[in-house]
Amino acid sequence: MPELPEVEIMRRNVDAWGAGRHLVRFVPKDPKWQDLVVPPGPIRGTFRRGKALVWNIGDHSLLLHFRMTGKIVQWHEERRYTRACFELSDGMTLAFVDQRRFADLLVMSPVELQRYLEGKKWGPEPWPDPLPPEWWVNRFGNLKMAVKPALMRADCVVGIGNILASEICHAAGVHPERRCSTLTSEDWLRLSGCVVPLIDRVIDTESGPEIAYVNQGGGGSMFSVYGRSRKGCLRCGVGVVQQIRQSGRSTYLCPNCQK
DNA sequence: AGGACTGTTCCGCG
DNA sequence: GCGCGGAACAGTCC
Repeated sequence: MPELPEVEIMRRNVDAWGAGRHLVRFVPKDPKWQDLVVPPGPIRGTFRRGKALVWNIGDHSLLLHFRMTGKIVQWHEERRYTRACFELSDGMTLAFVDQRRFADLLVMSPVELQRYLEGKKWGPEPWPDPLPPEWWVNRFGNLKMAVKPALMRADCVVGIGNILASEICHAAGVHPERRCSTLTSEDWLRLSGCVVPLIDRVIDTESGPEIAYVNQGGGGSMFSVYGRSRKGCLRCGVGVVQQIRQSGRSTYLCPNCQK
């Protein structure tokens, strides 16, 4: 489910919930993680790399990747799809919830984690500091593939998933099927300029103790094109939002303002 | 019943 | 070797 903004929200939540506490006990709830050992220890903090959340506890680094349906929430009562629980001091318990059981939870030493992340060959972070227009031109300008699926390539830039990729093309007025190499420097200028404000807005709107799925109505209304098939374009007020398919994923666009 | 789904990796093809 | 598409992972929901 989560893209960069949602992972960042969960990072802030985990940071706040864990502050001043220590992990008392890790409790697997799913056979997938039955044998996973997370040693107890003082909670040291978090950072995010792309869509991955790193949680440092004691001498270990936990890497959480939520894939399609994972999320971490405060435990209040038993709920479906809980795959593991983190029991913290002072009666705080966090639940790792994941409907489709795609998510990853890895325990490593900080050195192993560093090696793991380097091995990923991921591109730079597009947020909070904007990547300059020239960077986008250099990284994408020679690719023959369509711009929307290109934006989702973690080896180019991290954190952008299927929703943000449609939203970015829309905000920049760029047709998602345009080949990267056909975009002008003005296109890249608009594109680079809309990324940080867009991510800021998603974080502001969605911040809270639990991130919500678009199709559950939570946060869904905040997007300008994603999921708005056959509705009027909120950008130009003229076009009707169209849904197409690109490399197996849904893309939404306004044929009037995205050329 | 069939298809879709906010991710990532791997495989095979040209 | 690269660029690209499709499959696979898994489980539900519409």
